[in-house]
Amino acid sequence: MKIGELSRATGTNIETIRYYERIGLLPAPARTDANYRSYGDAHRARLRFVRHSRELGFTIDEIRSLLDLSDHPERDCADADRIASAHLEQVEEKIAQLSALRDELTRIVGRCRGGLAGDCRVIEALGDHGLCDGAH
Amino acid sequence: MKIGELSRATGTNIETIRYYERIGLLPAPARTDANYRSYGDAHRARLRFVRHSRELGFTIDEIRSLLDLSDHPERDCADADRIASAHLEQVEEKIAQLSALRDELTRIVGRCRGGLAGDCRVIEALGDHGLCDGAH
DNA sequence: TATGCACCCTGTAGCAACTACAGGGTCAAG
DNA sequence: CTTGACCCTGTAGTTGCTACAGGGTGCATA
Repeated sequence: MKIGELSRATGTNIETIRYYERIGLLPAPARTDANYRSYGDAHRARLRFVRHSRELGFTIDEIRSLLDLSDHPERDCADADRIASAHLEQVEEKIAQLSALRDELTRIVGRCRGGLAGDCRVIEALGDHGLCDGAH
Repeated sequence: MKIGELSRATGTNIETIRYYERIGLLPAPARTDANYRSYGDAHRARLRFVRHSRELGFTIDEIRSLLDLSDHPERDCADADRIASAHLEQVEEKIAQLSALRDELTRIVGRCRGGLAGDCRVIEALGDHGLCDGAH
């Protein structure tokens, strides 16, 4: 299939597919006489793997390692588990950070009573960290 | 004060301070005879405002608008409230996304029983979106 | 007086993970 | 035979910094 079809089949931007090839995440496919890229089912599966991993927030480097494992079924899968667990931990940390942020923002937004910017509690709170509750 | 002192006083990297000046977020300060930047209290307050806003996740463009309001106390503070509320909404959305992600990752990681990569449920789950639960 | 060191300057390039052109070639339908 | 959809390469932009390279300044010490 041509790059446009692969794009539609996987919901991936064409430029992104070429980008993945350039950085070595996807293998360079065969070319037609007109120099068009020609993909097979293996390419599609690999791209789906990449996109799915990206949706789950894995970095390109993590995906490289995961793909490497996927290419070598005889290896120990502990590495995959380690990467995924570390990532899960990061996600949980990020959630905790954002939750603290949300609480702080809620507090700040709740103080606005309308009126002039000179008296605005939002502006005031942004300028003065001392008005904050949590730690950031 | 010199840039190093301002850096220490606000916990901001020196390069970041110069960067903010370059993009027009901080006004260019006076210079000493040796061409060193020379800051006053107003600069420090403004930089604290910027850093605090960044910590709360506001983008540079949002901060530009907030600073603009802060510079014009006679304006309506509804804009500030609108910016902060929109940002709060984004943060909440991001939390929801990450929570779904966390659930999915927990499910995936939980399936690993050790062994060979060829039988790894983590690798399998990454390749096959159909194994997923939520929507992403 | 020399020299070492901390500090300052400008300008440019790098990071992640794409995205968006510019400027061209290919191919099938009407 | 031309229109439009598709493809190609290569480069530059995005966000919010961070990291040099290559130089100047200012003060204390040997």
